[in-house]
Amino acid sequence: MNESDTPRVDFVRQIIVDDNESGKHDGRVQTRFPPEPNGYLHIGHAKAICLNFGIAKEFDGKCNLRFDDTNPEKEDVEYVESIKEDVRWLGFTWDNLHFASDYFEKLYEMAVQLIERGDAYVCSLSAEETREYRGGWNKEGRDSPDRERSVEDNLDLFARMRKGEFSDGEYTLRAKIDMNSPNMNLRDPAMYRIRHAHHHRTGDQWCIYPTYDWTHGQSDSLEGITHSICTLEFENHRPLYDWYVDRLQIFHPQQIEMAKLKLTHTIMSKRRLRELVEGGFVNGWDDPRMPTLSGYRRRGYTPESIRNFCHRIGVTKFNSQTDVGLLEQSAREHLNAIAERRMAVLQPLKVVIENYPEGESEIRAAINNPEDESAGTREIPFGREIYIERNDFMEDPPKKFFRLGPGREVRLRYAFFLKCHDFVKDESGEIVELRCTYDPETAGGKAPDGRKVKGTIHWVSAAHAVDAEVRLYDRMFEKEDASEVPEGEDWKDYLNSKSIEVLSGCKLEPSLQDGDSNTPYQFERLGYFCKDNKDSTPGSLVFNRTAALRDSWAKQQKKK
RNA sequence: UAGCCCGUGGUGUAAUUGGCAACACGAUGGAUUCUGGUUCCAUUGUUCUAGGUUCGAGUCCUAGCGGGCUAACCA
Repeated sequence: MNESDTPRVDFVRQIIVDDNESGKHDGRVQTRFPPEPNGYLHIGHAKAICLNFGIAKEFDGKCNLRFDDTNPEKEDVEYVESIKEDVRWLGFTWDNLHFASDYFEKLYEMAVQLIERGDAYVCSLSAEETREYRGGWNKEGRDSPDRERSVEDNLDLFARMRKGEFSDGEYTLRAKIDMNSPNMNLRDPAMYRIRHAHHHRTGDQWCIYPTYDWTHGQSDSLEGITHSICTLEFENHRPLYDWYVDRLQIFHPQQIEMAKLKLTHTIMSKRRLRELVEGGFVNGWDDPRMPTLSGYRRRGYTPESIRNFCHRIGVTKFNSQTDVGLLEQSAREHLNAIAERRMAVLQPLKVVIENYPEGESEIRAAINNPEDESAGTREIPFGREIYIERNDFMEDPPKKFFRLGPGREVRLRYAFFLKCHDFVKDESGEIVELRCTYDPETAGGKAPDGRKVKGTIHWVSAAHAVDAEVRLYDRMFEKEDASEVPEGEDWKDYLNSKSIEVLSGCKLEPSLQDGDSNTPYQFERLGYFCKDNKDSTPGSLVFNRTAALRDSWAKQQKKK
């Protein structure tokens, strides 16, 4: 299963197919992914990335990476670098790398053109006054007192704005469109604002900065973008972008709007994600609980699984909310196919095998991946003392419990049948040790006498185990729709307090000592794990749980 | 309140453009299994409502209802 298993013709691709048939751009297809470098990329961006780069690939076209860096006060090179890294990690290569800031000079010239045509003017209204003059949905707008300023004066003022003769906010350049348009974007929108701010790329070269609305369409046009895909909230902006390129008489890209991704138990707002980072609610942008690409990467998601997820959710104009479970399922599906199996005991309970000779050990062979024969086998040490999972033993087990209990027999994976005879409790009544015997005749996993066991459990040899810290993650928010919070409440109050659980003293089979953070493992019967790419060292291993295995036993228990 | 956009199983999406409503995921039941995983089989449906056009409507028209976006010198 992958992105190509079912060819998808969503409404965006349908438009392109139609355009190619009508010869609109002579079959040329040019897209772009245009992030603002003011935060890290999240899974919602992945949807846009897969769409834009995917379309370019499918239609033998090109896709640019363009940074829409028009707001120096919020942007930073740190974000530029992380965005590039994330796009590459997802598996895409851009044809051209652009920055809207590279077009500042060109944009300035275009603004002058509009002034000369009488389509733009310098306005002295303050931000507040501008809002006041704009009116509202049922309120007509009023013309700025500067609306009829002469072309000469506008030109002069605009030049002086650039020279730095004025202070922040003193003047703006505005498009002269229609102060009574029902579309607010057309009520003489701002094109330039004065900001004596340092830009991460142009430095102090400029003190006037073009607004996004003035920049975006022309940037697309300059790059020859044939299909400019964006999200639904820009629908109302399209008439403005069209107006600009038509007045300028330059190449006219077609904007297509689609719904952005919304996931259950997750937020996608960059502002809020930043708040979590800056407020210390999470451990950075790449915290494995974050819906950022760097977070998913650290957590162990593969690029393939994210691409496959993006393929599955499709593209429409309908505001929907996708179950985060679908993303987890995509991760499991890919990991199941590629991850080598290992045994790891997260909550160890010591087992002494009384009839196994003291001081001795042996090697058991285990299959690395039943889904992939070429992954081969490995050797695992076995001995008199082993660890098993605490919850694989019950002092007083119910009938449907297939694991260990007093007098019960189970199979140790890739080893022997094991029977429990007794257990030891400490003063507090907690079980600290099991006394068991094994049947050496069951080495192949089957008993010569034909007796059967209900369950197979995983284990790690106590003498050979390596210790590790294991971090379990759960959904970031308890609330299904985390972006919708009742009036007067803080969205952060809905954070899941159990979104991370840190287990220490976990016992792993020795082979887990090696390998890097890019190697995914399935810990048998538990889930998919990987080494933490920041905190794990050879002397102090740290593993992250990418996703738990489906657990029909746990599900059954929950129902009761 | 105005403009624009959108309503199809529990969820996400299809429906060759007016011709038997389908796919994936989940859920439920069963089979297989040295992972209570994987795999396999089965079950799960008033296309928001009401009219209209038509031999025939998820698709076209009208009205209603519901949802989203928009009144930053953010993007």
